[in-house]
Amino acid sequence: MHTYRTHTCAALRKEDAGKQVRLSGWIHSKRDHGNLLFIDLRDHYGLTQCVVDTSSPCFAKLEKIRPESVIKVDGKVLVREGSTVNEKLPTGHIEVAIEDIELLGEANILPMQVNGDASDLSEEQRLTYRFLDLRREKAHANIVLRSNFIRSLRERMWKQGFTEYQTPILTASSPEGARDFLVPSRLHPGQFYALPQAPQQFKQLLMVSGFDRYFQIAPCFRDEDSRADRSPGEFYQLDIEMSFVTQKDIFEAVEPVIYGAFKEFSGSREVSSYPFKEIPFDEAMKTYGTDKPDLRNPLLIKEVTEVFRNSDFGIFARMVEEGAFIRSIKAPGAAGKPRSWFDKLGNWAREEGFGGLAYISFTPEGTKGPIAKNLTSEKIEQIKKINNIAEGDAVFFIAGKGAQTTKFTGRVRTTLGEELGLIDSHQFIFCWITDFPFYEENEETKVIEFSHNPFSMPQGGMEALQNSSPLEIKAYQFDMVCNGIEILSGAIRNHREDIMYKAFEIAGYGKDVVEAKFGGMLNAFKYGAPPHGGCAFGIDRLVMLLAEEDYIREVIAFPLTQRGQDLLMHAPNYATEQQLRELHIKLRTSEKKD
RNA sequence: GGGGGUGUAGCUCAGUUGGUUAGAGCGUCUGCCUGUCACGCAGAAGGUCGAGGGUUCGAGCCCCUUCACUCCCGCCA
Repeated sequence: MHTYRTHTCAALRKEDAGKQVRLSGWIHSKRDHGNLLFIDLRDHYGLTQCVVDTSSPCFAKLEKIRPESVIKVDGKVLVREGSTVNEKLPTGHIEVAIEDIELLGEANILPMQVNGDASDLSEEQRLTYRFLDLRREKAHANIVLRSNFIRSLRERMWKQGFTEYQTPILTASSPEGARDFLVPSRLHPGQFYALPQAPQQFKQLLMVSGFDRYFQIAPCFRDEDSRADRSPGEFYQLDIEMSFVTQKDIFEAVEPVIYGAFKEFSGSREVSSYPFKEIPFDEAMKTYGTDKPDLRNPLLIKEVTEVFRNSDFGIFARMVEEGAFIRSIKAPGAAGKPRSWFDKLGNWAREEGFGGLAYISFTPEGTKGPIAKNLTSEKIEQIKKINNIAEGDAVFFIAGKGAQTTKFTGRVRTTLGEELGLIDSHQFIFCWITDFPFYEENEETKVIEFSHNPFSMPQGGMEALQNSSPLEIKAYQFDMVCNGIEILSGAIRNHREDIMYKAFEIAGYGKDVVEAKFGGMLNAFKYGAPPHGGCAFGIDRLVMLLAEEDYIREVIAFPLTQRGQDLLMHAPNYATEQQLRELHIKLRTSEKKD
């Protein structure tokens, strides 16, 4: 009977002592004592120490086999005694005495080390030899986590009554806003498919087709530049759509899924329970200075514009007269920080293009800081009260106008939270951001544009579009945020043809444009479309959060480089003359290879 | 499209003000070693300093061009 193994490399325990076993795996490490040779044999599941000495003919054979070669080992399980036990390994109480070995796959001299300290390998090296990189414990564990996490999401979606459907990969360009990947058509010269940026229109069409509670682990393609948390080209979404739902119904369907899945894989870390806090967009911008607030950070931004109006602190008083706002952030316990700490923060603010950071320290000797002496004690009391300040605290001020200042205030909040060690890395805190504005004004051109996607239903429907100022209209559009990272985006869709035309009209588009862009879906809306809505989680980012990785490549088995190349498979690559001919593509001579 | 960082041995890096023969750790190879578990000890091999050009008596180091990887802005839910 031929078999490669009786046990995996993580299976054997003390109770197996005396058994005749067969293991197969990679030689993780070799420790050659001259007349005694240990190897750690590794497979997907773990490590087992195997041992052989010069009394066996296997000794000489094994001595010649390089690390990371694949071998099959026959032997007997021995119990390790005393100091020979390795408590670090689950199999550390036994070892396998080698009686026979077979070389199954020889390894050349390695271009990169798999065992030992391999944490400082370059990206290029790791991606060129990704198959070696993925043998390393952390990389391997991340991919397994990803798989298990997706399984958990699927099971929880089924439990919530959802059904998984597939939608096309070869499709038409959709109006998501990103650049499409195009695939040339052989049968239709000059025409192209587009890879889906998201299954957006298809999932809405499924709802119009009478299905309900759709989900899909969906690949999405966007030809945009990458970031540390945004992979180039492709990524995966947990894509969801439901009929006859309100925004609240979607929240209630999705919260148990994400909470449960995080709870399952978060280990000792805490997960905030649902219902998650709902924060309207406007409030998020004021209180956190961002629409992606990290709620682990306890600091809150407080409006103090009125305190500085007509105050003796001339710079701020004048700015307020000119329409600026002043916002403050408490820095708990920061009064004891040295002057250099405050200077460092001030320099950072100046580097970022802001005038600096005004502050007041509340020390036992009284209030200190550049602006304290310019404020009456009455004003200082107001600031203390607004920010709930005690002795030993400090408070920072940010003054200015517009969205840029608001966003910078958010960054000051984050920086202070980090500087003061207020962010508990052992927590996952979720929240919803709701009521996004439907339109926004382009800062340069002053033109009214959709602020998110045009599929959303405006709050108030047709009536709001007809009677409200566009910039005041909110959308049934929402995000979910965890620890300062946007992990979901969703909306109640606009399923009414007439409201769609009106919404586009306000953004300056005629009927012809709407029909050209998504006539297919709009046509379907003419024959009985249910009210519907949905959302999509970014799966890669969720796994990043759980794996505590800063780079999205760490949770993708075969990621592209920052410039969108696959170093292993050499993609993209030149096509042959014949391929191009079949696709009716002519390259100029200068663009041909060679 | 723009800005920053990096590029030196197979890998990860050091290399002072421009000055003789460019170093270390790991890996590889050789020898020794029967209880290691990142085994240990001794020795050896291994370099177009990313590429091209320039300045200089002399360039890993300074200047220009270019390439690759990476981070950020733009872009992108």
